[in-house]
Amino acid sequence: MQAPIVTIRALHEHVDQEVTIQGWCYAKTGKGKLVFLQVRDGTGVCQAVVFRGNVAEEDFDIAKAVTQESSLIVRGIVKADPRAPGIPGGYEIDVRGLEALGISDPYPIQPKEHGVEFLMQNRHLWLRSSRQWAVMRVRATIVRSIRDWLDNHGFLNVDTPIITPAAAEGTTTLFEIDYHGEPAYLAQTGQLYNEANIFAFGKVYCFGPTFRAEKSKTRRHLQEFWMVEPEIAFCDLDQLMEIEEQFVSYIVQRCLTECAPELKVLERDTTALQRVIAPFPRIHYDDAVEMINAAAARGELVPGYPDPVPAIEWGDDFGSPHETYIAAQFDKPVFVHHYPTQVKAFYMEPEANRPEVCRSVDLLAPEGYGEITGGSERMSDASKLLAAIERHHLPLEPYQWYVDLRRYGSVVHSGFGLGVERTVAWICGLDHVRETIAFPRMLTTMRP
RNA sequence: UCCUCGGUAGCUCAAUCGGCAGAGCAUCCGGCUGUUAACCGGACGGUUGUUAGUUCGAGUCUAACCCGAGGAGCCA
Repeated sequence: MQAPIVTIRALHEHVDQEVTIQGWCYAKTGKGKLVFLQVRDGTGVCQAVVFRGNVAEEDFDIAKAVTQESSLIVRGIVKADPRAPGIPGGYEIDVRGLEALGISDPYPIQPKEHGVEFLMQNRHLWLRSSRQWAVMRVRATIVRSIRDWLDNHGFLNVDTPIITPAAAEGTTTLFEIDYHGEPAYLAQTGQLYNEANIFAFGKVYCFGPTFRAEKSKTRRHLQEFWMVEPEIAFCDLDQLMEIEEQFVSYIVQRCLTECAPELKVLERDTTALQRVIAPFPRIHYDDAVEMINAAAARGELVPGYPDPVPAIEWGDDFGSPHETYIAAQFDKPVFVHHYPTQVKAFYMEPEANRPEVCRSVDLLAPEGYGEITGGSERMSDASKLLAAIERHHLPLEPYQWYVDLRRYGSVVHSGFGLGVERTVAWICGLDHVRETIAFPRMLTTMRP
């Protein structure tokens, strides 16, 4: 085995050269003196053709003995052939030598349909399948794009604590832990700490896992998920929306250019993604309510569901059917801004001449993927913030430091959070977030 | 927490009115020089989620429970 070791992703650079591939047998089929091995190496999948006349007799015996998922070292000549299957495909290996490192036991996951329960129980093996491989590579690209855009636009990465002493937003259920005898909670947001950090660094972001012990069992929820939360000093609601649309457009466009083979494996309709370019449409909550109620009056169905759009009363938060309906009226992500103050968190800035709505904004992804960002202009006046804390019946002591931020050079500031898993599901065109993270933590399942 | 649906071979599924537990794939053996989830022949493979009940007889009917899926609420 002297030929240079190359990756399957780079095979096109080695046509007619002898190379070595290190990987695993993804699938096998044979026809007498021919054995076709689908070999995957983490960067892609290519076909290796073993012809009895081209290899030593013992190597041909190895090819016949190889089982699905056996680990292999394959040496051979790269051939360009447009019919060759694989990822990205188009090239195959005319094998000259073959070594099997570990013959796999019978492999439970076959290249065919399987049930969700079985696949989730075998998540540690399912990750090897091409669709899961593609999703995880797109996820990594999204994460890289997030960091690159923020790092290149003056944001400083300042991560926030995961162990926290109290709820940031009273409503959501938290995971409680024992902090040396004192109750503590796993963070569901880093936002309040972000607000401290902007006064030191101007523009910051935190990026890490967050935890929600909600009894939610839907295709959009995980108990542990990743969120990036940028926070910006001297930034109002309009400026926030401009940042969000630039940020999200960049992420989507970069996936299109860097993950073409992966999106092809996923059979994603990329024309829908190509339209995701700033600016995004913006609608006021008032107008969204009118759109929803007009649709409800017509008896219009929620796209993708057999049920009609339910009517909504001004002042109520949107349910999933409302979000899905609004998002479906646009072919780009759409901002819905100025939600009622009463349904949003205490720290959001009320509109100056209309305090029943606040300077908040959610970004709804098209194609039924729902809310992918939520953000707002934060309350910047100390006395107004104290009143809001009181109105929400929150204890003052844990928030004293948060109020302090408004006492020492307060500025208009805004921020948002973007859920990584929902973004991955949207860009990959998946129908469930459980496939967007290697080992999802769900309401009733945390193994493996 | 609530509503709906489901659980049969390693996997995907079938089994008529309550009447002998079946097929394809995987695995193993044999055959084939272009397969794309190959094909052909053979072999192996079962406490029908659990417990109790009805019945001459239960995969099938009843009850409770367990597990899974989808949805609602809540949320990113």
